[in-house]
Amino acid sequence: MPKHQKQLSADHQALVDQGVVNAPDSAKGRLLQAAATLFKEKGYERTTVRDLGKAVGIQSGSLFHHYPNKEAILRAVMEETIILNTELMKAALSQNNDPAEKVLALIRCELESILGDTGAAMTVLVYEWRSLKEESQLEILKLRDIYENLWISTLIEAKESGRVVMDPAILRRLLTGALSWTVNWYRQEGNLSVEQLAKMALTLAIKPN
Amino acid sequence: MPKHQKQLSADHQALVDQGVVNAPDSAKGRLLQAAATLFKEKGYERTTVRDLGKAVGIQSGSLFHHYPNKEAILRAVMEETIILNTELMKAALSQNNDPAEKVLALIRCELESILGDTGAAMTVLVYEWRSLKEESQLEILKLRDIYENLWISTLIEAKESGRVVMDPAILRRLLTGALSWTVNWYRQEGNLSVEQLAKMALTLAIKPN
Amino acid sequence: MPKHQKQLSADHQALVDQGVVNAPDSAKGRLLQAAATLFKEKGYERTTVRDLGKAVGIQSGSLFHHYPNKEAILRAVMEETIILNTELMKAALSQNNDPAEKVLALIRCELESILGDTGAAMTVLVYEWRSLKEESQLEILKLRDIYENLWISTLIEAKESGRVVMDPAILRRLLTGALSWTVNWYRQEGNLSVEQLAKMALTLAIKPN
Amino acid sequence: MPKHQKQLSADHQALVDQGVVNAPDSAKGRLLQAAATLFKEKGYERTTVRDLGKAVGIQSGSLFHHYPNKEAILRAVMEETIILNTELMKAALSQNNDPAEKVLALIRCELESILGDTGAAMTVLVYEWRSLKEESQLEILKLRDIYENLWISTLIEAKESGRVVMDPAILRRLLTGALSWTVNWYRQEGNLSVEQLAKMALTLAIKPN
DNA sequence: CATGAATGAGCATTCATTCAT
DNA sequence: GATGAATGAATGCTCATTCAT
Repeated sequence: MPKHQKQLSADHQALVDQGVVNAPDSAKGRLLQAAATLFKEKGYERTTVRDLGKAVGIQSGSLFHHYPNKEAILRAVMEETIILNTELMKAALSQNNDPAEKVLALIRCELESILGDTGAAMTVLVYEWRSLKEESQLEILKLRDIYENLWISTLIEAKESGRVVMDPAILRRLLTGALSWTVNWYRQEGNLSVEQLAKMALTLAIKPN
Repeated sequence: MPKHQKQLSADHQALVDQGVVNAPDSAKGRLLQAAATLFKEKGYERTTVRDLGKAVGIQSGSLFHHYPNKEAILRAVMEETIILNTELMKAALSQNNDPAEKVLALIRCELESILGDTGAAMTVLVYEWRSLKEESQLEILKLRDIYENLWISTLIEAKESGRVVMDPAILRRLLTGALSWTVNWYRQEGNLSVEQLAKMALTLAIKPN
Repeated sequence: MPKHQKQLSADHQALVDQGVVNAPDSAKGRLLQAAATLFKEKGYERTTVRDLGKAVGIQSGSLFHHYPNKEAILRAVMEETIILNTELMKAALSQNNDPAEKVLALIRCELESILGDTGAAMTVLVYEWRSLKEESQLEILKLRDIYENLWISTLIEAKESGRVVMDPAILRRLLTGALSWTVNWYRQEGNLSVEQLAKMALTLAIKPN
Repeated sequence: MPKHQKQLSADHQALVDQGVVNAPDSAKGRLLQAAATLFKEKGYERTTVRDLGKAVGIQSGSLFHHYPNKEAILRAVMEETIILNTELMKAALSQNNDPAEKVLALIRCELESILGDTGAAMTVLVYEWRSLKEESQLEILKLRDIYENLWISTLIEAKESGRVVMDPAILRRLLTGALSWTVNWYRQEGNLSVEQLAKMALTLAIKPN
């Protein structure tokens, strides 16, 4: 049943090739994608392992050959997304030099991850945090720190260049909220492109030159 | 068992007296407060009716004398909060005339509701939306529309006065995210007051004069 | 609230006056009537004490001032009906001398009790027997024996007179079933009167002269 | 644990082979048999799913792998019985030609089903009707109509042959009551055989030749 | 690897009964 | 007598997880 599969970005494809993340069309990849979608739509607690099984065409008992328990699936959804997006952000930063351009690149990356293919997983990352057991939270927090450090160091750089006024830590937090909330209202089909939205978000943070 | 009870604001007390919302020290009021706290901390699904009963000192079966089912408790938590905060915002708007001051008043109100006593309920409103059945969602949406209209009309006024540049609808959404996200990081005990935070948030929206 | 109250038969009224059964318009009488109706319609188990209270306009807790528990209400419904119908049958027998006429009188009495005002209670007597605790069953069985003895002795008399062929005990049982089942199909409004039905039932038992 | 299993009749076995009804020694068949017995003895409402589980040696939760809810078990009990007895009646009719013999065959069939192995289920069919939700009742009524049509058409035939006097519809109803009531008094161990009882019941309906 | 029946702890909800007012 | 909030045991049902096949 060869569905039309959207082409992966070159950066994403490279990460698949290196084994950093699962290929979206592999068995595990499809499970994680389905899980992200269901967890976003119904919530982790209300999604049963039978739902998950049905979504990928196997019996619920067979899921446990791939992951030891339901929570591990949630954790894998989150891990893969952070890792993928961290790498995509690194690649984007390396292609820009101007501090304001770098901030815009990060905003664009984050919006694309929230509003694009990994959007469901990004939402799960925010909304299902409490469903992780503490041990898993700590593990994910490590990955999140790496991700956030890219942001903070970029904003510090922008502040030093005079383009940012607010305290970088607080600015990042206000931006995090503003961007992650877009999942609740932004619709791709409207007449506001992600690029336009990114530029509008940039004006929250950066003084016009 | 007379606990130390924080004094209600005059506006809040008036609403209690009018029967618009339950008194926080009434049986129903204490249940809703406990429910908001538990729903925030553990999530609606993971909070059992036994948890709720224990939190207010009654058996789980007795809860059903006050609310017909668990979902009705969630719904009441949400309804009360929106109604209360809508009224508090109305009162705050009526005390300010300058468009920028009005926007600041709304930001302050929203931050106080998110970071203060009704913070748990506000968080529940965002995070447990999916746990409401559709019928309840529609009911709450009506209340939310009234609340959001206060925001939108105030931002339109500010734009007309030249202090706001961005489209009001988009600005409101970016602000909604930025403000609601504060619950995840702002700590009262730190050295950033809510008033300071409100002013910083204002700079996202409003051009310096 | 003086509802139009159907006139009691003279025999029934006499029993009320003697205190043998509750007056149908007394507090207890109305409760038993409502209970019979609800127990018939929904079954004893599915009828809650709240249903009973609502039907007579009091709170459920107040029922327990009249009867010590729910089962006692069921038992009272049954007792009253058997006692009443036993007395009505005695009166009817005393007004007939011919053996066949006597059998017809009993059939008529039983049909009237099943299809008339006490029909709900008669149905309950059959369908809710298992809901009585054993002690109550034994008590009711005593009353039932008196009732059945009227039947058996009348049928024996009819057999001795040659009008009945079958063993009286078996005949009574077959008739019991045939008559009690009428509650499931006979409708007063149709074009078959109870009297006609009684005569048809008689032909099951009695040879034409 | 090979219990002594009564041999199925050839007709019954054929229906099992065709998949029309569950084999009495299959998992589902044993559950339905146990359910029928418990529902008859204690009533549907008073029978808990834990009772059902215990009766077939599984946990109550496991019942829900076979039937989606308790009511579906009740419904299956009823459906299987009607279907089985309809087929057995068809077979019996096809082996008799004389109208009176055909009526006797139906009476015999019905008595055997009431007093034999499916007796519990037949009782449940009568006594627990109200416990079915309306949708299920309609479904069962369709099956019941087929069953009753066999009776009515046979009685019409008998009336046309002059052996029956009463209106067939009314006669069927009186007979239904008389026969179904036998469950409350007939005991196999007594000195009245089912065949003798069937012949006595026939005399209610049919004039001696 | 996959199945699917079974587990068993846990859940929301019901309801007869009690009792302070 | 009547109220109605509270009790607490019991109920039908769910579901992640196990495991023999």
